[in-house]
Formats: sequence, C-alpha cells, structure tokens
Amino acid sequence: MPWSTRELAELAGTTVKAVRHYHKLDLLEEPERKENGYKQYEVSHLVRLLQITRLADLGVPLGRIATMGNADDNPDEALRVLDAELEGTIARLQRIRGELALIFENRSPASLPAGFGPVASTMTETDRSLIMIYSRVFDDSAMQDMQEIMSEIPATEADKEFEALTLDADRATRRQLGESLAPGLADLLTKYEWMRDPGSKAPRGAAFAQGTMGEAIRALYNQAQLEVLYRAHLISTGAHDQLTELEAALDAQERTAS
Amino acid sequence: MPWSTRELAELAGTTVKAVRHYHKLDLLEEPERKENGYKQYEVSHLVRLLQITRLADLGVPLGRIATMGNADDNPDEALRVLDAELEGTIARLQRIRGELALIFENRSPASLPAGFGPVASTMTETDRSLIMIYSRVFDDSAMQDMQEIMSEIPATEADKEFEALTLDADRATRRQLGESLAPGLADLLTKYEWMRDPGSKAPRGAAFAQGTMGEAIRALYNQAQLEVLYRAHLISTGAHDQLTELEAALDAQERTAS
DNA sequence: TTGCTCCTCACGTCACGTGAGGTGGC
DNA sequence: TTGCTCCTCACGTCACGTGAGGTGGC
Repeated sequence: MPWSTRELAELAGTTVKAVRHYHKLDLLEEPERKENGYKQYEVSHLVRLLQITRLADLGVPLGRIATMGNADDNPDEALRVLDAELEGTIARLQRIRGELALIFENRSPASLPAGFGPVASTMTETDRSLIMIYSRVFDDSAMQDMQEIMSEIPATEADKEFEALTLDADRATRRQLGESLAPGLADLLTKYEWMRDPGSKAPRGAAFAQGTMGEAIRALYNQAQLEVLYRAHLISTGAHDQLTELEAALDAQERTAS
Repeated sequence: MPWSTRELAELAGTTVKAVRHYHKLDLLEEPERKENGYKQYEVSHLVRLLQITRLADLGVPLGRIATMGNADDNPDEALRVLDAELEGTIARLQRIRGELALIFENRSPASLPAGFGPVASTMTETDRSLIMIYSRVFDDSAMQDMQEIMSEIPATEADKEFEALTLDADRATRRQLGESLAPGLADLLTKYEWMRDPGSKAPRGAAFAQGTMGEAIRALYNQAQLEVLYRAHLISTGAHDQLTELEAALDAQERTAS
C-alpha cells in the first residue's frame, strides 16, 4: 500500500508543505496518482526524501542538494564547502558572544564600540554619540587612545560645568570655562601628538574626518559650549591672535544687539 | 552640511538599500528633504543608524530592535535572549560539524544515519536504503543492534549469492539459498530477542513498523529474493507447516504454468 | 450531512538585493 | 548631451508556512 503525502512526510519527519516544495524544485519526483488525483508515494520516493531531509538538516542549501545528484556518493566537495562555511559561521557567532559577554560584564550599552564598555558608565549620552561616530572615522589606534583618555583622565569640575552649560551662559562664564579647560586640552595635545592633526588617523581622509567631526560636534553641543571649546582650543594651541579676534567679534555683536 | 543617503550609509558601513529598508520598518526616522526631494540626514540619524547596525550585526532581528527603543539602555533582556539563542545555534552547528567529521573519516555517504559510517563500505545500496528507512521506524537501541550486526557479522557466501539473485533463479537454487541463510538468521534471532517481535522497538507502533518494513522489503528485493527470505524466516523460526504449504503452492503454480 | 483528507494556487516571512523607470545636477 | 546621483515602486531570494477555496472519502 503506497503512502499519502502526509504519511510520507511523517515517515521522513518533515511536513507536507516541505514535500510539495521539493516537488516544485524538482528535487523529488512526483509519484503516480490515484484516479481522484491523490498522490501515491513508493519506497523510492521515501528513500530520496530521506536523503534530501538529511542533507537539508546538515545545512546544505536545497539548490546544492539538487546538483549533488543522489548524494549517496562519497563525501562530496559540497560537504567540504559546507564544513568550511560552518567553521566560519561558528567563529563569527562565538566572536559575537564574546562581545555580548563584555557588554554584560560592564553593563554597557550595546551600541558602543568594543572596548568602551568599562568606561561607559562615566560617559554622557553626548560622549557616547561622539564615540560611536568617531569609531567610523578614525582608526583603531586612535580609538585606543580615546579609550585611554576616557578611562585614565578623571572628569574635572570644569568638565562637569561644560556639560551643563546652557545657551544663555554669559560671556564671562564662557571665557572662564574656556580658560579652565585649556590646560587639560594642552596636556592631551602633548600626550597624543596626532590630535593636532586628526586627519592622520583617519583612513578615509583628513577632509572627510574634519567634516564628519565638525558635523557631529556642532550637532551635539550648543552654541555656548561650542564657543568654550573654541576658546580652549585657541588657548591650548597658543593662537592668541585668533582669541583676540574672537573677543572683538563678540564685542561687535554685543554692540549690535544693544 | 547634511549627508545624502549614500553618504550616511557609507559612514555607517551599510548600504543605501538597508537605510531605506529601516525607514520602511520605521526603525529610522525619515529626514527633511531638499526642494528636489533628496533626503538630508543629520547627526541624529547617523547615531540612530549606528545603533541599528550594531544590534543587527550582533544578530538582533530588526523587529526586536524596534521594540528595544534606542537600545542605549543597559544590557537588555533582548540581548540575554540573543545570547541564549546564539549558544543554542553554536551547539547545533558544532553537532553538525561532528557528524560531518565522521562522514569524512569514514568516507561514508551522508544520507546514512549517524553511526553507520564505519560499516558503510560493506553495505549495498539496498542495505543503505533499508537502514535509512528502519531508522525512521525503530528506536535507537534497535539501530544500535543493527549497526553491531553490520559491523560484527561478516557477509557469508550465501549473503553474496542472495544479493546477486535474479528473478529467474530456479526453485532448487531458491530452496538451497533459503536453507543456507537460515542458520545465520536463527543466530540473530537468538542474540537479538526483540527481532522476533520488532514492533516492540518501534515507537510509532508495531502495525506501522510492520507495514513500513514490508513495503520497503517488497520494493527493494525481487520476487526470488523475497521467497528466499521467506524460506529462511520459516526455517529459522521452525515453521515447518508453512514451509510445506509454500512448497505445495509452488507445485500448484508450476502445474498451472505448464 | 459532518468532519477529515487531499489538492492547487497565492501570498507571507526575513533582511535586504536587484533591476526598472524616471528625474536632478554638473 | 553625457554620466552620475537620487528617488520610488515592484519583484526576487530562501525554505518553506499560512491561509483560501474547492473536492473526495466515509
């Protein structure tokens, strides 16, 4: 007594839909039918179906099963290929699990690049956004340095004040804060020479790096913070002329406003 | 200067199509557009896109990313789930690699159930088909026994003769071969008690097992072989009456034919 | 008649990729 | 005008799953 589609599927440990799918792909021959159109499967179909499901369970794509013939031949090139693919997949998944382990260990947000986990708790949302963007612009050595900075240099009072600085901060406050931040910035520029020329650590070019960094900083800080950053930058690089120019421009602005 | 779709995608290390896909799934907000309809992405979009690609790279499904909010929160339940899934996936793939290693080691056909690799070379195509089908009908202990039989009991002259037996084999040949095979079969029935009642090792029921086995055997052996098997079975189980009946039936058949 | 099986489309899933067909910018 | 970019559908991929809508068997 031949088998119905359901019986065949259950014998092979698969589903009716899968069997029909294999017919459509010409992996499995269609059997004779009864007068009413019902399919009648024979042992040959079962054997073939078992071959298909075995290979499919091993992870061989159906398209490859088709070209493997009956695959009862000896260990095929296709299986070697599959094995190599599996090796790669396993390695990739294990790397991911490694990253997840670090995330769990540090309770760090998943979106930070690897390595910043341990210092994530000391970072503001703005810091994190900047780091995410920088990691797309700078090379690994630069990111290493930034990580070092984050973990080794404690936030000063001035840093905290800077973070909290609002748009309406007055000029004296902005000037003082710029001056307070300058020494720390100068230290950084001494310790990390490349920061004077960040483009040198940007694989996609200095112009690209400058543009992206600028865009990020302008979006993430308010106007008062941007001025303070600019002041600290000018002081720490000894650009006194430009500092004088800035003060003059602000004088002019105030006069216009009043 | 805001970014175009392509620029944004490249900054984030992904593709234009992926970005558009995230829009369609409402994972990423659509930016303002220029008069000509071109999209203009800001830093906020880049930050969000980097979050999305990071999670997607970790293997979080996009639908889950959507419900994770900005996912900048601490290690989320979703990541624990993901980690557990990864653990399972890796284990499964490693099991598969283990099976592949056995296949390579024994140069055995992939479609045989695990364990039959080492004896595959001694098996005929018919043997392999039978084993594949039996493995869907009998439990592991029964399959273990069959493997033992295959590996420990060498093929006799009679076995080889049986395999080669064609439909036109004459009655004397059939009778002799049945008698030659009977002692081996009797040994099996002594050593493996359950073979007298194979249904006892069939998780899906004795009737199902009988039906499937019968179907398989009838399809894989020719009429002469089937008769020889029947003879050996009757002799080894001591069913002399039925053997006499068989001979009588064959006598009658010959008379009719002549 | 009822409930169950079998059949054949056709569309859905997942994360995009691949054109098609049209427009804008230089 | 040419070549390149951007845009929006619409369909394809992979291995089936999920109905829909209809028929046969008891």
